[in-house]
Amino acid sequence: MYSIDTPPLTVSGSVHVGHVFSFTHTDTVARYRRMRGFAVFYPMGWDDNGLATERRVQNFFGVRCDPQLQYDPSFVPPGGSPKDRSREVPASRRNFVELCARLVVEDEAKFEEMWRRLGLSVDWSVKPYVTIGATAQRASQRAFLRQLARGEAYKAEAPTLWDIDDRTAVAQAELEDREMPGAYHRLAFHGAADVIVETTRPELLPACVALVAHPSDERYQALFGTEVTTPLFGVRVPVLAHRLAEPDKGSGIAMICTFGDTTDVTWWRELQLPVRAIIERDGRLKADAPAGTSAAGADAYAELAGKTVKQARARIVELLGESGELLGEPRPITHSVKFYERGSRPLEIVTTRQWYIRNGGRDATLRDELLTRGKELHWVPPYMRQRFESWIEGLNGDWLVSRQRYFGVPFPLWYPLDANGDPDFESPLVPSEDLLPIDPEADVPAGYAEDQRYQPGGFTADPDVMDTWATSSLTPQIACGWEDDPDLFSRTFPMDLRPQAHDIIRTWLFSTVVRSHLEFGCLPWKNAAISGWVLDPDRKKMSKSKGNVVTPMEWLEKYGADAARYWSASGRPGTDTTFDENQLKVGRKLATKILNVAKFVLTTCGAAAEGDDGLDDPAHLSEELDHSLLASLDELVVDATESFEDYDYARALERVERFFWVFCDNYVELVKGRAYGSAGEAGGRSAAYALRRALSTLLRLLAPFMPYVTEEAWSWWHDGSLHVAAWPLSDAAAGRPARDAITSDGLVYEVAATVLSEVRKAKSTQKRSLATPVVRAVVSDTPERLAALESANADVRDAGKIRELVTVTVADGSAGVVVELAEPDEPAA
RNA sequence: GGGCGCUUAGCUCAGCUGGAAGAGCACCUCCCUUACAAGGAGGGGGUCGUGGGUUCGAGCCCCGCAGCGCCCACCA
Repeated sequence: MYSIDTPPLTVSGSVHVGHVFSFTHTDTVARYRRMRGFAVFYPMGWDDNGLATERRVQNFFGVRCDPQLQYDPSFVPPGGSPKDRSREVPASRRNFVELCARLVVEDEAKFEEMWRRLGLSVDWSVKPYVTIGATAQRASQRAFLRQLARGEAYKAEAPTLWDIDDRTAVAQAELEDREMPGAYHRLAFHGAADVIVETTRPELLPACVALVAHPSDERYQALFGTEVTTPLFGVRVPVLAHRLAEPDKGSGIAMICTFGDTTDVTWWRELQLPVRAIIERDGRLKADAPAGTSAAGADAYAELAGKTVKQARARIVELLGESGELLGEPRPITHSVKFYERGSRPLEIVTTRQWYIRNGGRDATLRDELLTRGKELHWVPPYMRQRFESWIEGLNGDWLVSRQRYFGVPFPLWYPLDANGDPDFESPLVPSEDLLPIDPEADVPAGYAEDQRYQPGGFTADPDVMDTWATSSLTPQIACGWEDDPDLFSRTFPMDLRPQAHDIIRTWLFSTVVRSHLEFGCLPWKNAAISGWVLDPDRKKMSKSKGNVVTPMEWLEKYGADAARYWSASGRPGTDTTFDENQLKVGRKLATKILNVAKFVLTTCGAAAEGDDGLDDPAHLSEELDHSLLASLDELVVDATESFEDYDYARALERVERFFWVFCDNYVELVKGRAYGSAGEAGGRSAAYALRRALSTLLRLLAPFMPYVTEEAWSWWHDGSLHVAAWPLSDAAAGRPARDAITSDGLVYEVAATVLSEVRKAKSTQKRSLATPVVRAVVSDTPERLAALESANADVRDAGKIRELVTVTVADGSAGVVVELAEPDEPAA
């Protein structure tokens, strides 16, 4: 069994050329393993839950989810995306989820069509799993409940990175820094003397709870332990010392707000400061001024209440200007700001109650265990492990898995409501595993009745859904039938291969390792093959937003799937590859060549159309050139096999392709005449068998890359599929007898091809047809090479149309071929 | 700030444990030769980013530097 943890693609409308690229890499490995005799477990999945789908549904149907609404069975979405998002039609949660489910079915059908066309050797009779499906939900909920029971999952109220557009918490792994324009504003705080603070976020001034400077900063030594008053709002805040304050940044003293950034959170926690939050979950400032604001300050705050961050910033700058507490003009800078990776406005930090899963972010022991797992994993290419390690080493908290969204796996929990109707978050009501999956909004906890929902003394559902990675991190469990199919699970888990791109090492790869480590105490797979990205010719990552995406289907239609696969497989593991239409043309050329040479071998030298009988029997080979070709082919088999064992499909392809072209150009030309019978029956048989054996081997070596043309050619002389035929064995592995000295390597083949090449060169240089006869060719070379040439003398003369072949022994290094062509008017005969 | 990768022909890239610079594309020339004109045969073109070092010998090994890309951290 060889099992592959296929990436479940995010269903978001169209397949990207990058997907074709990386999925082809995996498919070449799958096909190789299958030919090696493995039962290849190669499931397909779709990642359809989560925010990506919700957004697509919003845009596609022109709706937005309003969980307050009642379900409307006759709801009809308007369709299309209104320019103004506020014109989106509200839909109940259930209606919204139904639309999501409807759209993903359509999208998944398109994806499957694409993968079939590309020739992915997935067993489509096994229904692809979907991350919103019952199996995935059951696995997600089971894994979560077990972690809850073991204390690895916990709920906490804490400052959280928050996306104000999607109105959900986001995890560290989903953050992205973006360079944004900003400005330093110099504010005057009032004490014995004014204290000048520089800030890029003046609108957070009403949320200021302290000033902080470095303990060793002499400028502020005297102020430590004293209080100052904030401008405009008249709030008294302490001046404190902390090592994280940097003397050379701004004026060296910072205002701590609840919360402007993650450093504020650290200061707030370590210095035990009060909360004075002003940002609501929709990104607007609260209606009321925070505690401690002076009467005059309350009037100023009223000017800001309800405004967005951007609006509030503009207004407070005006107010500070009027009060004289803004010193000088704001000084423009560029700085990096944290965004949700799919977001369009900067993240805020708000205090919310969320579920977390331990991932080593707050636990050195677990962190070390995960680093050890990373060392146990075989990485392809090896240096990708660095990304895994630097991610773990940079974790600053546990994994926030709850999302305030709708189209996802719900947390399978309820909370009892006390007499006042307030939930008791400390004593969640937990279902038994055999009831999973459950929807706490629809299902009722044991011991309660539906009419107790939301009632004092009754219960309420956990309103959140899991982050999509909380499900994706369980793809081995979901695909291998964890707890659902113990037999399959025991044979497929841990899996053999995780193929994926390098941009999701910190999310998918890491989180999958976390879940497997915590649940099973082992790695989820033995190997991780990391593919690169596809870059456009400007060396930028291809992406929709840049408008440079080529639809893969167009290329498949224009050049064929084999050509697209050829280009894909030329990208080495982990390496970003530039999209190059030329490579598709080259791939198509190779495909055509395969068909043509197969036609020649199988039909033109007709004798050989009865299958593989005797192909491994050297008794059929009477010519040393033919032995030599097969010796050379044997080296290729060894090389290609080793490359595949090392997951270096690109190297395997390169070697096989190179051999194939030389084979067509030289070997086929050399033996063509003999194959037609010019040297009698024995010589013809020898050529025919060597050609068939070489073709059989080459088709099998090329099968993982170009499944269509190789299968077509194979079908001309076999009944079964090439793709379940055996991968070629090397002579050593097959126990074939060693060849004698002169034919133990490719020397005869190499020397004969070299002489033929020199003859062609002479004809080409003299602008003569290749059919031109050679009156005399004089080959100067070492005795060893001349002996090799002599053994192929007839074939070389035949292929080069050489009347007289003369050899001259010379010292190593002064070899050469002198070619004397027939006169142009001399008849070819 | 820490780390990783890359830098070889005009372009895209191979060069495995060090042994006289390669492929394809593009360009130019020639060729309908009985597998292939949606083809074939040839040709020109590179001081292997840079400065040192090790070695009989370095594209490859060691040290430094530069450029490009990426990962992580920082975010007053």
